[in-house]
Amino acid sequence: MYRSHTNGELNISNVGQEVILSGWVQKIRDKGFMIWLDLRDRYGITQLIFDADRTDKAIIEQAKTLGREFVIQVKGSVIERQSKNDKIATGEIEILVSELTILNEANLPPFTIEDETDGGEELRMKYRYLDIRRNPVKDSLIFRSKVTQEVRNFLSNEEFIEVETPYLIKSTPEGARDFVVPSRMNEGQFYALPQSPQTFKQLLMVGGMDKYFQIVKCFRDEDLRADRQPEFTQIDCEMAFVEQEDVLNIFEGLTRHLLKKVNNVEIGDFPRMTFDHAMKTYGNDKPDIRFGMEFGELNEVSKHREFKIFDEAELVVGIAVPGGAVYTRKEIDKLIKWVKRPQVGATGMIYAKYNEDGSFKSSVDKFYNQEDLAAWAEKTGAKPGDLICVLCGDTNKVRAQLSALRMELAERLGLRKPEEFAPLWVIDFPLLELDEETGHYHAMHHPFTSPKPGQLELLDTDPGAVKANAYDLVLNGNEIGGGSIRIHDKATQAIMLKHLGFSEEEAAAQFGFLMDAFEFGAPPHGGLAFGLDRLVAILAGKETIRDFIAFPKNNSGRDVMIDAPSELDDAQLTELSLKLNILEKENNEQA
RNA sequence: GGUCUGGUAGUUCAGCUGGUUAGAAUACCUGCCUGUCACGCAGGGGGUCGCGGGUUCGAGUCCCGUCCAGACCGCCA
Repeated sequence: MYRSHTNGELNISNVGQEVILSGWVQKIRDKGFMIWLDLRDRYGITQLIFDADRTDKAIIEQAKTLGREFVIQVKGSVIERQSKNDKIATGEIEILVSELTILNEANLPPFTIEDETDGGEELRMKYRYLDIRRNPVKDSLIFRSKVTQEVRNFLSNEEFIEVETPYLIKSTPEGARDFVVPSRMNEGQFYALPQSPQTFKQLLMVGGMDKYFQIVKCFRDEDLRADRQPEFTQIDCEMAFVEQEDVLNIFEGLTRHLLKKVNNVEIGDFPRMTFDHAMKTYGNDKPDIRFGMEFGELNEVSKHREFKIFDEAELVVGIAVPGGAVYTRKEIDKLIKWVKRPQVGATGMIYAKYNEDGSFKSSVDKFYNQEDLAAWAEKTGAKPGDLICVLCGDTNKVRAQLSALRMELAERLGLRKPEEFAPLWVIDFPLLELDEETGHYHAMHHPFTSPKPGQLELLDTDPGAVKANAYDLVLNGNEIGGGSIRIHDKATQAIMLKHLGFSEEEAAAQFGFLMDAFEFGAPPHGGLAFGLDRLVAILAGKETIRDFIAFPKNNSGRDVMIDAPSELDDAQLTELSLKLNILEKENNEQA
């Protein structure tokens, strides 16, 4: 037997008991006359004591050879401490050691295994197994486990069936880049790893599964971010015989269940906001509504005052920064510099201070009198003491820019409180999105999303105006889930694919299996998928998802611990009928 | 593909306008310490300043290139 108890459970009531404990050496405090040793495992820390008066001399000598992160087993008796520690659960007792076994020695760890580690990101990833011993990472993984447990509880209770779908599937040209896997048995052919189980879950609906879910890995070969990994986990769901309203209700219920069970937060009905309203009011399709600072469009009250920049702009729009009237010239200049960074891309920023005494002072006083500026305040909801920041330009661009400014200012003002939760549904997304580079429309959600009833005809005349039965669940400014009511008849699917630029042959080759299935009695269906990694991080009040993934990839998509990806040897390549042409590619680029 | 920031002791970092032998904290090692728990005290070891080139009497410091890491933009149906 390696242990009779864990290192987190013994307390004053166990005094007098003989126990066996195992764990890692966290810290040794050698006081000469006495040695204390913190023994750690997943459950906590228990203090061991080696005392010159009470402990065998040989065991003390043995204890002096121990180092950090050695794995040891001890036998001893639980005694009450003379000086207690109220910071830990086991702080009233300690173990007087009578037997010590070194189960495994350990090299000195390259960073400290403590809550506040001295290790940098790269080092922690290289020795991720040591990083996982630290409370913040360990607790994050436990937290994630609790969330998935509650997801299964809720969905099972709603009679969803968990079905696994394949990872080796077919590459499709739409959407994100696929990760591909060469097939040895089918020379020259490749599988793709799924970007999502989308078509399979629809086929499960045709198969009559009625309510399906899966906690499933998805893969996208795109550049990473702090909140984006090439392999990530979705809670993927689909239901048959449902309308949008049914889907929203079920998954609003799931989200509410998680907030209750995991965060002990009760949330009422989630607000619903159309895509158009979100863009107009927040410049963004995933608004953070924990705070106000809503957009005020100023075209009506800013044009035709001889101020050329505004007159020429498609949209003039501003926000009120609470308490911003006291900003110094220097601080405002810094803000202007911030919006002019290439990542934001504004050409400049106009501002107006709404002073406590009710007067206005703006950077464009030459063109706008106090009355004009009062109208700005009215449109942006500014109160005395606020600063009105105004951007102008092309509607889509300026909305994105002001949205970035709004989020940045809210962050600085501490308005994005991690312990507050403000979920909402964004609905009525456009079906298609114009790709400005190619001039072609592509599916905003995916090609299987159904247009709103009666809008199919609009596809020919004004494709950008067609709205979809598509919805996103947004939490604290993050898209945590998205879905749609799907197309379930072949004719509509064919029209969709045609408008996305597929020829009939291409459509048949890529999605023939799905359209065939639609001809064998496909029920109306729809669903949604949550991004689990991000959801878990947000519920835990954190920004970065990496701590909630046991073995994440770095910025360049590498696993620095196992050193992947890596090259294949020639034998493997030959077996796969592959030949690398990296050199040719380099030469082509030079030419 | 692009923008920005960084790379100096095991680790986290400082090192100014170029100028003696590159520092601090922490970790580590040795000794001391009769209740520690961020223990304390004394001492000690520890460096290819990412790599390559250039400027200079002299480069951690300036310039060019390159690699690596991080954040963001593009991208992510």
